[in-house]
Amino acid sequence: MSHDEPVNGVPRHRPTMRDVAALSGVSLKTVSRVVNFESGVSPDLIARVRSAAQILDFQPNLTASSLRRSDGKTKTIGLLLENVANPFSSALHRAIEIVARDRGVVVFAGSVDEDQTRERDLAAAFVARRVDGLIVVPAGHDQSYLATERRNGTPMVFVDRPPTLLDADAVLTANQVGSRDAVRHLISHGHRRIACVGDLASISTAAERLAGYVEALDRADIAKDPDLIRQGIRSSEAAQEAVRELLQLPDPPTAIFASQNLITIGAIRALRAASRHHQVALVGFDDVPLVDLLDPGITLVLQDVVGMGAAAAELLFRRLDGDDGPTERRIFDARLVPGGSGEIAGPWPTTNADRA
Amino acid sequence: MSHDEPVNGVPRHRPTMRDVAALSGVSLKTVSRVVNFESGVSPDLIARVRSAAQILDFQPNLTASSLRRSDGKTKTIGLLLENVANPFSSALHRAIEIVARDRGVVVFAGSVDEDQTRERDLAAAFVARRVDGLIVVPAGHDQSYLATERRNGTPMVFVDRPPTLLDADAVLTANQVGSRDAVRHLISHGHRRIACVGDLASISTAAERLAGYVEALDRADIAKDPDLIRQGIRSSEAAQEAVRELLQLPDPPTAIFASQNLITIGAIRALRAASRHHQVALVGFDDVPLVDLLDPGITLVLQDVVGMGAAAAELLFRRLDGDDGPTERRIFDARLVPGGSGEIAGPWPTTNADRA
DNA sequence: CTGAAAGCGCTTACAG
DNA sequence: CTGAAAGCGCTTACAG
Repeated sequence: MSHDEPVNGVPRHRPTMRDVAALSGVSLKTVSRVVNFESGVSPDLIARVRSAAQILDFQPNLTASSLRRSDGKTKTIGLLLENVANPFSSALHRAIEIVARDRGVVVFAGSVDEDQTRERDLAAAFVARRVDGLIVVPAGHDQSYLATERRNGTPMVFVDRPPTLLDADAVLTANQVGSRDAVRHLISHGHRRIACVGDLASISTAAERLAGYVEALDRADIAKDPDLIRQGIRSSEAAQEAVRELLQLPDPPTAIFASQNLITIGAIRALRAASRHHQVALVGFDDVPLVDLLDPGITLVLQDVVGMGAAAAELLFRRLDGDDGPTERRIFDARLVPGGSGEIAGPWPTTNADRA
Repeated sequence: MSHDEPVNGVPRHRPTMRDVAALSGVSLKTVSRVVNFESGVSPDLIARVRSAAQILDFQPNLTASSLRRSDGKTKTIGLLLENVANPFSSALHRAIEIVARDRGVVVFAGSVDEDQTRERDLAAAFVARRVDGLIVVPAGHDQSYLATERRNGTPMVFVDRPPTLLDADAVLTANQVGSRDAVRHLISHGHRRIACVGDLASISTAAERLAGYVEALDRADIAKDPDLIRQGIRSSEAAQEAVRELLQLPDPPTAIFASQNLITIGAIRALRAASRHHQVALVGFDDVPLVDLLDPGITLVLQDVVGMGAAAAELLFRRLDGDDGPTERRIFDARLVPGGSGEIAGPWPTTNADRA
């Protein structure tokens, strides 16, 4: 008796529709009808098939069915994040999952780690498994490698950063406006020597936030001091060191704009180490957990991460439902939330409104 | 001319091996050999096939190949987390991803949200897509629904909480020992009225941590006061309220053991609201971000989340590689990291060592 | 209402 | 070294 020979009608491998058909004495097609809730099967046969399926604990093979099915859908999407473990990425993941779950769609997630090779490899791995769509926080500056896939009809939505050399939907934050508001807030509290500490200028969000900083200074007729602009900061440790150096300048800044959450954390540590956290103002872009428990609380510019994730998923599913209108770009506002650190007064005159 | 008719040899649908074969003038089987780097194909044919594949931008369909392939592997695993957005879950996800990536395996991740129906549904969704293995942080108290799948040969590893009514590998934290050490630490600093604030007793980790609290009190001959034991706390808000109430007792606790990170956060807020954060000692189980920036810093019992994730993934892949030894249970120590809040002295005599 | 045949995109098991 | 036939587990397109 071979390994696959049935024992008491129970096969010795994972049961298939063939096994259910054999046990219930109907054709394969009838089993398929019952499993897929197609109408027009007699109650008697439905009962026999269900009973056999239960006895065998039959679980339909979705990958086989989507291979043959005319729509070809796998009920699977792929999510390329910066790093699944960082709070921005995981909040995005969560928001997308909730929308996907309602549609019976399951999510592949992976980290790109700001590495364009990983981005390509991960996208290829998802495509090889025939995901129905992709949601991408891109790392590289060339998404043309996705052009064929897009022509093949796979919808894709970019989040946080727009695609480059590829026409596709995107859900973004108004980084420049948010940053301009943050710096204007500092100016209105009497600051003119304001430092800007940011990530690599090659990352579009970092570039836009720097532009917002510059715009606010320009509007207030404040000269830009290159000593106060520190870019290319890649970790909270690097940010801590950068702020330490800033504080030791002959004419140090009275306020700091930290253009990303890891940088904000480094800035907080540096200010505390120098015991300047009650003297030097700080506004950070992006959320940082538990800052309301710090003294002073930290003033932050918050992105609507959950809204962006939900919007990206809804846009993706709209495309999957057949919407082939022109490429969309949804921009979400970032909102300044005073916490204490951004309201520390500077040595220059303060203004009533943030509209300095 | 039909939609699928080739135009200049380029098909108007996603290219398949058939298309590559037609364009390069070889058989389907030869294309398969080249794509899979099988040996024994003449250099001439390899070149022709590669060239055709590139012209068409051919991307092999991994789901089709795994359907036919004798090992049936999809190079995909499923990860059931409590909530992809919480730091414990996402750190676990990250550690698992790193191991999986080295093996060309891609990860489905989903949130179970402490809901056993979601747990079953999500596991079924992964199984329907024929994942090679499952890593599960279970919510429910009956994993027998996975028994057939396990008999079908799908390896599965449980993390943080052991499986119930199912024999399977597990990677766990020594919750009781870690909690006992935490409470002993408080006792050694002069505390005897120590509150324990914890999650639902039905969650195994919460039950073990309560047991550790009880064990430490028993060993020190301290009577257990039911007023000081608050279980079933499900959010940081509930924890804040519970601690607020504890502080208003006629004979309030001088120290608090918070058995989970959300609870620790609630406890911090309640102590600050009552201005008792420099008087009442606090030790929390699980990591809480940025607590080193608080005043006082918070003493925590830390789990080795990254180690646990890596161990779970490695165990899973070992099983996938054919290891069918007996079920394993790996226990990771939790380690107490003093931060300040746990070293606030209580009114009773202090002891030299934690070995009170 | 039911089922036999063909085929989704690939690999297996052979034959030459 | 190369390829024609069969089949993975399903659905499609028919026929009865």
